[in-house]
Amino acid sequence: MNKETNQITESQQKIIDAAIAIFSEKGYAASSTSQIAKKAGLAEGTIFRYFRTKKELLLSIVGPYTLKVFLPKAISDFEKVFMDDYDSFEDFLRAAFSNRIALVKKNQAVVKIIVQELPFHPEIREQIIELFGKKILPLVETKIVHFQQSGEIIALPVKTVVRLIVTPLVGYVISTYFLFQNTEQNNQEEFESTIQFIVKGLCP
Amino acid sequence: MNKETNQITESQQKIIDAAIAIFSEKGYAASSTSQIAKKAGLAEGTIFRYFRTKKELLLSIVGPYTLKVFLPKAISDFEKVFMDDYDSFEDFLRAAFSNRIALVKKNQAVVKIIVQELPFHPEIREQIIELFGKKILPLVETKIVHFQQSGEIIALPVKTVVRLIVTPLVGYVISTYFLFQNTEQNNQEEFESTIQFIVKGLCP
DNA sequence: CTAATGAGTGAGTACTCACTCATTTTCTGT
DNA sequence: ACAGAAAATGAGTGAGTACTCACTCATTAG
Repeated sequence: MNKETNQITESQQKIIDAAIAIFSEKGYAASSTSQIAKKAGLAEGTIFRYFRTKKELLLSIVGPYTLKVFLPKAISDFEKVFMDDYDSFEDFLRAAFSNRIALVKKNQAVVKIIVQELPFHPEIREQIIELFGKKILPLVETKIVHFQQSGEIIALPVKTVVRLIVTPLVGYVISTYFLFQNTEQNNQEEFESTIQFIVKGLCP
Repeated sequence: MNKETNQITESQQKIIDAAIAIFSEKGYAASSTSQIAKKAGLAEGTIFRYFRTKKELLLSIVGPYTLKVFLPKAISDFEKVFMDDYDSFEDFLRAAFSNRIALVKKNQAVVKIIVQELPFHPEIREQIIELFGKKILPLVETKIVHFQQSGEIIALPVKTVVRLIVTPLVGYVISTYFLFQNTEQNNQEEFESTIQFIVKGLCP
């Protein structure tokens, strides 16, 4: 049918979708390949035609798949935000995170898998560290130093500043999208409060 | 030997210690009872003399054991902190969290298990929600309202304020005790920065 | 119309799992 | 020293695991 079969097939996609659903619900170790096959509407053997092991299936979800397809799209948006010169730290913060949060929301299940399996799989940890350390942090670092020099934010170590920025936002995402489901308007207010909190907290 | 055998026996303690080590390292689902028995230096059957199922063993670690022995000791300290009238929000915050963090540090493995298994076991989730909702939140709530009325912190919804206080501190704990091992002095500085950040962030 | 292909199958394999229970070892009171 | 109780044992069990492979059969190519 389609000649460009070096890309993903329909069955592969079915397997990945089923695996995402089951891994995120039960966790990798408690999920069985028979359950995944059943959910995908395929035979168990078909899984192993495309993924040599169960672990390879996991890594194809949180590895290449996520970090080279889902995230680069995010990073390119991200870089745009970093190119623009925002007049205030507050505007920059809002711009940088509002669409990033939408992205997490859209990929809740995959994000949940990554967070859940992070402690048990060094490969995943390395990939995340690689990504953040080499792609995200340098970008963020220059921006933070810039705002520190302009006197808008406090002169703490960059890592500390990053932590203080990221943790309240992660807390916001967890509480709004994973713990409770609030109204969209309420979420917007919470997001605003969080941004204000960070800006004030980082005042010199 | 000891007559008060309605309490915990030596073998039970060995099993629990071994289970804590293995659950926290590999996760509950990926841990086997044979590994736990081996680590405890006991036969596999002995586990099932004291714990009817593997799950009961898990719940005895994160359930009754933690929430009725380890935490109440923490709560009684906590209540003392809440009785005293601190002159400033900042002093209160420092007093309330500095020893709480020491507690987490001392029970790293158990805390890790709780966090890891939270998404998969409704029983654990309920117990945590019960504990926070009925024991911790009410205490914190009155304190926060007090500081809001004295005009020291911003008049946001109490839940929001709690989230903004807790998330940077959780981030501090994760980054210092679970991700990187820094020097003790460095940790102290990071803790101070975090406290300052919260206090400034919650200014009206 | 026939031959070749390869995605898809599902019973089968070796193995691990949580859990049981008949047996042995250790402890205790007299 | 000894009987009876309690604790500990570890081989055994059936269910379930990840993974394999000989085979089917619709689709395509010659």
